[in-house]
Amino acid sequence: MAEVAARAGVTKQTVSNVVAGKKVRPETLTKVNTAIAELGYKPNLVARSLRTGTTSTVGLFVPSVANPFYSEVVEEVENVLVGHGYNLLLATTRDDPDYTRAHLENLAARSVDALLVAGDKGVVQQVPMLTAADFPVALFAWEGDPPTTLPVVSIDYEHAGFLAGRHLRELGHRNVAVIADLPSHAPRVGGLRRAFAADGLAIDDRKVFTRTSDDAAGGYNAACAALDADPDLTALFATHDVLAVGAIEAVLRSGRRVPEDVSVVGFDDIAQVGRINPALTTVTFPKREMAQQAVELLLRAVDSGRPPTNVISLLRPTLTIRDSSAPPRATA
Amino acid sequence: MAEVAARAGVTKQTVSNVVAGKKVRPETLTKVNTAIAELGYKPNLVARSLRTGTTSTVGLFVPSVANPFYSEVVEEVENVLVGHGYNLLLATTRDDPDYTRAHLENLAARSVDALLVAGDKGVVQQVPMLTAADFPVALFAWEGDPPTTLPVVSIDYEHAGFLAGRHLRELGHRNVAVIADLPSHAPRVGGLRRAFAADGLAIDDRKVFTRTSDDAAGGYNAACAALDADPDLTALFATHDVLAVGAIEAVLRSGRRVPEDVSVVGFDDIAQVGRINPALTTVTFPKREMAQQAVELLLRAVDSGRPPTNVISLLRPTLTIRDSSAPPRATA
DNA sequence: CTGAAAGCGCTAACAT
DNA sequence: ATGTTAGCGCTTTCAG
Repeated sequence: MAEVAARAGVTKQTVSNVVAGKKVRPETLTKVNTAIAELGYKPNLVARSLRTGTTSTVGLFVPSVANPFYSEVVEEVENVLVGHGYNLLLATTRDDPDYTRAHLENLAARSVDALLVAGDKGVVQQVPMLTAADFPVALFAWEGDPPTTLPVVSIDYEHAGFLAGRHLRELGHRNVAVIADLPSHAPRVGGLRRAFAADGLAIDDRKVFTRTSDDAAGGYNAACAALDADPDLTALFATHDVLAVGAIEAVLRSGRRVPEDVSVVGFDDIAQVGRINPALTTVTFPKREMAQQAVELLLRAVDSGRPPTNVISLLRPTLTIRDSSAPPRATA
Repeated sequence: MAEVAARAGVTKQTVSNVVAGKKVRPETLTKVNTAIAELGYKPNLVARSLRTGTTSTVGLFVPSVANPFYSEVVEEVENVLVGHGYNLLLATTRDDPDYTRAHLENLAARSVDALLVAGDKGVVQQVPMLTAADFPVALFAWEGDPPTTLPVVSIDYEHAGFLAGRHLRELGHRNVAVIADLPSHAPRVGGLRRAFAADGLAIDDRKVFTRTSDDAAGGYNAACAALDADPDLTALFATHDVLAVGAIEAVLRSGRRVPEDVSVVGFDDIAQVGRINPALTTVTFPKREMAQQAVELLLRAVDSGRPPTNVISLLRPTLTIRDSSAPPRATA
């Protein structure tokens, strides 16, 4: 920068003004600009960050990118960020509190301008640290009890689970099992239970199977266990679509048909799931709009220099009925 | 830091040494550490970066995170990076050269320590700039002709396409159509053609259908077009699995069975694709190992301060045969 | 509108 | 093993 200044016959300050786009006399502007071009000068953003205390970088925490639900979120967050001239620093929590803590401290020291935390897994324990952070923080797709000190953009997971349950009830199912990522997805299961309870039907704890791993294999295994435990069940609810994919496979491999013998309902409406065979009935919610909303909330706080407005923004989930759910087969 | 130094009765330098874990007399160590704890001191990484010229951050370019292939890559890259104490700055190229260029300059100015570029889409035009970068750069899953100046970790895409073609030939298919993301996936198609050409069979350009969009819907539409154009075809090759998912749907909706009437072969072996119905036959390659290799190549270069060893590392693709491919139905 | 001086928080180099 | 000095590249005062 000093070189540019010397070459253009001005001071560093004037160069800085040019780069920042401030008012500069047209003739000095061209002088400086040619000097910049000739020297191939690129401003050093690190130095600027040190001086201004801002980094134009936003951190995003997700439990995992491999789950298509979160990859869509990541994509949308990046979209919005670049639209505002920000960069994305991505960190995975893997449901591991210690790991998350380390990452969190790292980000704080690196002074991201803001932080979006998606999914409470492994992060709940670190909430005090988040509250104490000296940059805006928002919570996204937060299923547990959110802390009252931080803004949240999420859905009513209990109600979403209820929608799935009501659908199954309306179809006439009485004997269902649940494949769940517990404890994090407890609200979804709770909602399902409430729908059944409304008709005086209880879903026993023994009908709730915790997935062994958080992928389709985990769903497959849990569904096998569920079918073994009760060969007469007529529906399966998986607390997220990846598990549901495995559950469908398990049902088909057992020689049963979906949905004629067993209905399967998922949760999240991830990308490919409407195009598999059979197309999955699942709980849908506007994740991309939610991501936009959350990022913009954060960015407004950054720009204004004030803490983010402390809202709980709950978008509405809906049920997308496709081919994997139908009335139960006639029973004796 | 000055405060800590004052409180501990030492200089900033000694504090710096403590933080860096250098040799310090035990008694000063404890003095400094208590001062750090009492004041809640956190080192400012931005300042350190300005001084040292390193950021402990690696940039990753991917065409899109929504495609499960790339989300797996992102996940693995992040895994390896954190293992080495690095952060991940993620950027999406969306196949848009201008957008990519802007992002690239941004990253350069922000001085990432290294850059991994996955997929050539929209990036090829920017290769000169990559070569000129003053930090290590490596190319990943690069399908086009890679520049000779940069290290590449990839597979032989032409050979991979050949594997798919040979499989179809061995099953006895003669009349196939291709659903392709062109022009980027041309080598895969070329390999398929070579396998058929070995038996004197040509795959006409009219049998190659370019996907309208890069998701399952695009595969669905292209497969419908292919079936309309030639209702007698017995196999479909999709140049990536997401398209293949749509293609299967199209075949099934047309009233045909997979694989009895039409075989479908994909490419990438993304996560859920082995568990859908029918399980997809596809070209597999060790993406995670490749990602590890690429990142470690980069990190070695960073640590040694020398440019990365300029290798072309081509891992071996294999064919994973599942349920979506079978011999063609008997023809008259 | 432009110039001069100061300093963001840290670490490299030397001196002690 | 610790203290001293200097400076990374930029922007924010404050003068001119």
